[in-house]
Amino acid sequence: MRLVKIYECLCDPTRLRILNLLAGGALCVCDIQAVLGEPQVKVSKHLAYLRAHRLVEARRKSNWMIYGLPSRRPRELSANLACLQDCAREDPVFARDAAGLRRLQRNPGKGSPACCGPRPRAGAAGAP
Amino acid sequence: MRLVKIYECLCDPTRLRILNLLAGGALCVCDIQAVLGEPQVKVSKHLAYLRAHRLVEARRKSNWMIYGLPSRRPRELSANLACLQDCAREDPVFARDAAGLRRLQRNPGKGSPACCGPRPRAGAAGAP
DNA sequence: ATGGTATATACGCTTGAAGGAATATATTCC
DNA sequence: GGAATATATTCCTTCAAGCGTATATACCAT
Repeated sequence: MRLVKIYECLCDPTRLRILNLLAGGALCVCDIQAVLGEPQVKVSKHLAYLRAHRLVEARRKSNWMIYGLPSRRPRELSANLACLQDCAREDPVFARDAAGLRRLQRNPGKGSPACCGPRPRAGAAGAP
Repeated sequence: MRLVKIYECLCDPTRLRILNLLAGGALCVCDIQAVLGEPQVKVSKHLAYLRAHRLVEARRKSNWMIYGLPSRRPRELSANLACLQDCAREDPVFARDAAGLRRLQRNPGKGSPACCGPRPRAGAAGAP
């Protein structure tokens, strides 16, 4: 039952928070770490866990690792991610994370180093 | 995060199978046990777990305990149960369980004793 | 009260997950 | 090559989950 594996991935708060962040677009580890406020090893291990179970994909960008939701997802995963998104809207923790991410992306180099460079994301704001 | 508790309940195959069965209507323990083919103590403990986390409700009917999905469910639970239903359609295990339940309900008294009496369920078949 | 059926709980065991500290690897810049 | 940064991995400890055996509880029938 692949479903069980998905739920095993989802039954940890840190992993849920990570997935919630990634739903908005791929991120480097340092950004995730900065938003979550969790120690590096913890974030890294949860990312490895999610990756091993194919809930996220990773690519390297020079010195940084960029994690994102997989481009092609099996139905079960899509359904559950959508469900998570839906539920996340009501939870203050997720809302706070999303706000933290927005703040971080508006003024980079604050908590995180000037990593990930100019991100190819929607919204052309931000001085080069 | 209540969500995590829900996912913790969902990340066990036996519990998923139980929830999938209960999605079709409330059932007594012996029926669940018969369909799953799992030992009594295992079924009982998983039911207790689900009950403790409010994913199922239980009422006694003379000698039997009838378990069912809660009548009033928070949004998060509804969403996830719907998602589970959706995903379950593709999984052979769930399909086999559903078929086993139908078979059991058509000729009662086979594996299970004549428990639960005439069930007030949709479909007026069955001699009283 | 007694026995039988249905279900729950207690106990002991084993296993795996999560966390932290320390260390290793990869990449860039000099 | 060496330092610095970003990320991953290893080792260890702790804790909870899941399982089975045995036992307890609740209800019914006699």
